[in-house]
Amino acid sequence: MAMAGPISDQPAAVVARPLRADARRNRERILEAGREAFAESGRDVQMDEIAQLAGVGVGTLYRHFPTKEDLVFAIVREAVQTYVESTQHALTRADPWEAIEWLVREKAANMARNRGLRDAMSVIQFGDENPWHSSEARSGAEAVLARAREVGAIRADITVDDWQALTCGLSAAIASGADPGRHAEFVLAALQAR
Amino acid sequence: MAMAGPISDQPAAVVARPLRADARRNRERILEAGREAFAESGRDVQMDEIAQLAGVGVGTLYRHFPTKEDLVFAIVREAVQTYVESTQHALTRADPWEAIEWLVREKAANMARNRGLRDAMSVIQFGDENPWHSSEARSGAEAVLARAREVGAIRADITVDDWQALTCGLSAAIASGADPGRHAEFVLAALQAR
Amino acid sequence: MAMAGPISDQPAAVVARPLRADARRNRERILEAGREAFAESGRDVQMDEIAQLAGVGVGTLYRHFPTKEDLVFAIVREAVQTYVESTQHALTRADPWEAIEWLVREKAANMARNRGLRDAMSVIQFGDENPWHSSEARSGAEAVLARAREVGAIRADITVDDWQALTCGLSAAIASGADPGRHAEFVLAALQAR
Amino acid sequence: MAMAGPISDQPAAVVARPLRADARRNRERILEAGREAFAESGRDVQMDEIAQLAGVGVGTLYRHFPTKEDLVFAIVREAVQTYVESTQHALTRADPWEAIEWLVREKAANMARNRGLRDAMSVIQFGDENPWHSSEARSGAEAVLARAREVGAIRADITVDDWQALTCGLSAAIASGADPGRHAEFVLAALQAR
DNA sequence: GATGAATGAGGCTTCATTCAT
DNA sequence: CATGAATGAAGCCTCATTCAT
Repeated sequence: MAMAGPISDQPAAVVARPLRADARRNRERILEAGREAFAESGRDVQMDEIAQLAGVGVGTLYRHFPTKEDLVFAIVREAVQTYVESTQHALTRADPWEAIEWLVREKAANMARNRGLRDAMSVIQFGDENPWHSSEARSGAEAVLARAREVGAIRADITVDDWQALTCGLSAAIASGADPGRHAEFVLAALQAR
Repeated sequence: MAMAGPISDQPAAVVARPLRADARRNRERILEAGREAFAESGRDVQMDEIAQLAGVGVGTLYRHFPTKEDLVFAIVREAVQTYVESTQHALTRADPWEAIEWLVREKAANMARNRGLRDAMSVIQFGDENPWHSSEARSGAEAVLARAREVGAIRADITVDDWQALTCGLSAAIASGADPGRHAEFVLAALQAR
Repeated sequence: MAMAGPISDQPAAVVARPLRADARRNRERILEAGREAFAESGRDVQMDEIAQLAGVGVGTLYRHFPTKEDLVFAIVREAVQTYVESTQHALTRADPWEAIEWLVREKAANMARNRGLRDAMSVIQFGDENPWHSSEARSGAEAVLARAREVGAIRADITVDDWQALTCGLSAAIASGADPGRHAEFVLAALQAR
Repeated sequence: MAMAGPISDQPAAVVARPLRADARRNRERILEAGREAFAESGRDVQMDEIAQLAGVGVGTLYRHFPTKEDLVFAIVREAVQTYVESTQHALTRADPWEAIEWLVREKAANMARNRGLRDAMSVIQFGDENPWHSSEARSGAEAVLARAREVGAIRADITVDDWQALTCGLSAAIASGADPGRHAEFVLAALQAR
């Protein structure tokens, strides 16, 4: 999930001074390790295990993420971020339906790359902060859907909530072993106008 | 999830003498409490909490289910059982497509009644025993699909694995708040021949 | 450890009405089961296990022995009783040294028959009630020792405490697998005047 | 039971990096506390109690000894180690009988210092690993016995098993309150050629 | 800053004992 | 009276988090 963009995954409000090079690298390694750890060992990974996988001590892990929740949030936020960017990228497509196709497939591919994300998420309690429901994520999706709706490419009644639900199902299916490409087709079939 | 059918959830092989009336009732109350508890409090419910909800001591809980896993297994098995029965019931429908419609909606309704089931499942480690993948469950589904395939009601290439994946997505979506009926429609749309 | 004598193992003070025939038999079976259970399963036997071995419900077990300690006490008391009787029997021997020989061997044989007794004893906390140190047991031993001391058959300085210690060691060695007869010889060698 | 010798109680094969100074000290304190705790409170000591006695949290205790059994094993192993070393030391004595005398008294003294060891041992299940029966312990004893046998200092028929049995009895007697020195004499009397 | 040892609240489970059937 | 289901205090152990080195 190496992110190309300049977008920081620190909440913008906290204008943290840029981390020292090695600290930054540690942060990356921990996030990477976290992703792997959840994929490997499921929801029961311990912080120690993640630290070991990252090749750092627990102390270091905690310096970067004061709480297990914080770590998972960061992992999720990165995934969401990728998704939001994908959404924006989708809007650059000329054909509204193709935009949707691309986005669904992209999302499926991402979940496949990110096996363990669902497990990770099952560890934390989202209050109202679930980043998948952030306005940014929703408005992006809404834009994509709106365009497609206008040209009659998708069923007229599809809402953002529908989209989220389908996307959630997509993730679950893939996480439990389904073929990403194939399940993406199912989602598209469900969206498509008849 | 009390089911009318005569099917016992005791493996037939173990001809355990029928439980004393009160013991049987306790067993039911514990299962019921387990379901509720997972729905209410999520994957972190404690055995003590479940026991309290059931109005019995922990000891009693453990007499009936020697392990937390055993309890969850029993809860899942009940749900699977219900599902298998639904599958069989679906086969009594004359119209193959209606059978599928009914089955998907039934499954959705069940998941809605069973909110928390996914959370509960996330507590246990299935080896190769995941009851949703039991041959019974699969063969039932296969029968329903086969009929529908023959008459061209569903896409010709739909496999049982596809069915399981869609079903898994359905559960996840509903568990995370989606509208059962609506998401059932999506699944049907994905299955239906164009 | 079937006891021949008329001696009741109920404390004399409690003039319990003689138990009904079946109750008496149950009591015996429980004691027997207790002995076996400790021999088989060691100090961790559970009351349920003993009850099962005795072929009665736990409730019945508790009717006879209100406490696990009570059961173990009864088991120990029986063994002590046998021992006290042996002591008295030893006094009927004409030769004081032969009396000692016989008594040590008898004790060894009894411990061999009673494997598990030490384990059982390790379950309870003797206050000042350790029946092996009862005045009855001690005075019997003292009598046997005194006679032998007088004729110079044993070392002049052997006390009852020495005797108890040797006897304790004998039990431990046998319980841990030593040959009863052989270890009896060692004890005799230690006692014998040079 | 801190022994001067250079012999580590870590299996030599595992070249664990030497523990940090404080960790090492904690390990010692825990072992010490374990010994005391078993002596004080008998077989029912709780891990929490031992931890408290050692002045550490339970977590620390469990970091050093992942299981109650592990702790007891370590305690026993130390005692065995001491005993093995004593055996070797005994071999340096010129007089074979004096070697035996010294060894028996040493063992008695050690058991006296180690009251509670038997209780501790009664907590664990030895498979075939009972360290008192380790080949190291046996061969050491055999060497000491052989020398004494040759010069006719001990009975010709004394085997290592006899030695172990006598030693076991010695421990039991002392643990149950017998005078160490005195009981040592009994053992010696049993061994000595007449 | 990094490390990993220490901490201890909290979870699962056992088992002596009680009590409804 | 016998039975065995129910009870719940108490024990062992885990793991997120802190803190001395």
